[in-house]
Amino acid sequence: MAKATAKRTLKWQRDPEGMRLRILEAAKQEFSAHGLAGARVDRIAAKAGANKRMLYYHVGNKDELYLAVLEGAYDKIRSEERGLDLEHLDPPEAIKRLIEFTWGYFLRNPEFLSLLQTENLARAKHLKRSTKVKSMHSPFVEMIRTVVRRGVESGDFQVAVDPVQLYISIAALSFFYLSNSATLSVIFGRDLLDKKAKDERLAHMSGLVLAALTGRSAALFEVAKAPKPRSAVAQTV
Amino acid sequence: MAKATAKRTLKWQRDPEGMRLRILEAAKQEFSAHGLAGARVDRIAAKAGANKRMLYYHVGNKDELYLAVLEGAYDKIRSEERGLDLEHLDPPEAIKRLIEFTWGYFLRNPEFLSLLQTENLARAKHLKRSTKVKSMHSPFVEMIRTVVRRGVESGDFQVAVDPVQLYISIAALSFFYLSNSATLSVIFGRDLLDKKAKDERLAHMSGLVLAALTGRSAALFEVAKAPKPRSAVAQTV
DNA sequence: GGAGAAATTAACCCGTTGGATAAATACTGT
DNA sequence: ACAGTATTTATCCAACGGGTTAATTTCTCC
Repeated sequence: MAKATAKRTLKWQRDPEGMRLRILEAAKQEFSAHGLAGARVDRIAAKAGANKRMLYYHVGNKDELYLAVLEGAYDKIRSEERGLDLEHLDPPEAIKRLIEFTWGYFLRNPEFLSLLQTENLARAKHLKRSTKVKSMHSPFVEMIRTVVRRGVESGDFQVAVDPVQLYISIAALSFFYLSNSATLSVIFGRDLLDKKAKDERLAHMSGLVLAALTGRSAALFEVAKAPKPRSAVAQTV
Repeated sequence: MAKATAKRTLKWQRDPEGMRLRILEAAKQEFSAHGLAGARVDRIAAKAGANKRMLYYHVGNKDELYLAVLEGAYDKIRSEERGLDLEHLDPPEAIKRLIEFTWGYFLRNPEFLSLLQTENLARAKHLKRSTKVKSMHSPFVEMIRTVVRRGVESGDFQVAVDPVQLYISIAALSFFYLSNSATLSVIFGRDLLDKKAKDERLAHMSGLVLAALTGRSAALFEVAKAPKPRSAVAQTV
């Protein structure tokens, strides 16, 4: 807007910050869609509406670009995690909310799953070199530790589980279902991503974890409690 | 051994079946170590002790090779699965055995995890084209269905869960832990693959699933049952 | 209003890689 | 023993892909 006088149509405009963002966004899509080796630098440039040289100018070579994307992805989820305050909720409710958040986040950010898969296939080679990520400890572990302690003290939970194990299990139930939905859908011959299937999955996961913690499946599942419960509800859970 | 008379040292011998096996084994290693795009046809040939031309002669191009490896991997696990007979065990024992088998199989066959990850990153593009795999429906689902039904009828299980959900959850708990151990180890700053960690993980998984099904955490966990259980055992589970 | 720095474009370089072609060697049946 | 086929080796190549070099254009500050 500086020289408002229609001097002449510019061939291009400067926008370093915007360019960097577009590059990182394009790279995120490309890396998550094709993995590290499968990603094409030229496609990233094209998707970012830029010249290939810009990647190297603003970020660095392919590997640095990839690491930047990965760090950005971790940064994003960590920041959303901080927004959750499980402290106020009563323990079972807190765990339920945590499960729902995890599930929802993975659903809303499929690239995050792909990036993690890619990085794990590389045995975390890049992540190990990252100083940033190591300093972004998940606040969840401590959050969960307190929730579990409170739950045990209040009698809601029957068992004091290791918060790291619980965190991993909660992530696992959502992560695997979604990241492997493609092959699983083929194997089972049913679409695991349609609305109904997703609802059932969430119910199943909450039920499973909370039943284990509270020992009261009844609260959350359709239960079959009668001594000889011939007609157990065979749904969901 | 045919012409035993030391006629002359041969430059090479024919061995089509052996060659094919060596190629597939080498390809399995290469694809699981580097993914589809990252795999190098020349390395596969070298690892198989063969000429690159052999791959195309015996199997086909890179994609066909990859699919052959993938089908082989599924074939292997399915065949081991058939060996498990959960029918005879009482329901909780059967589930426990299933969890241990899954965990053990993934531990013994890390390439299987990598191949699945790779294929899922490709959104099962290749698997969908495979006629073989689709016909290998996992017998597990039916197995599990019966186990669950028996468990509900005997009163061991409080809830009749969907066998597909249960199967996926059991796989998820092991799969995610192992396939993502690299990044998780970095994040949590502890080695998830050392002996102790693995033992704890298995105990946690069995405990979680069985507690949810039976509603009796007591049977499997170190439990905190007292009304105000201040000193809950904080281990494992 | 123009000089110098910052940002962007355009063109090229060169090792790699999947795949193909052609020639050589080992078998098999007759 | 030898003709014909199956299997394996030895080269080659065109396209691709990451990265670089050099020239162009825009912006900023004095």
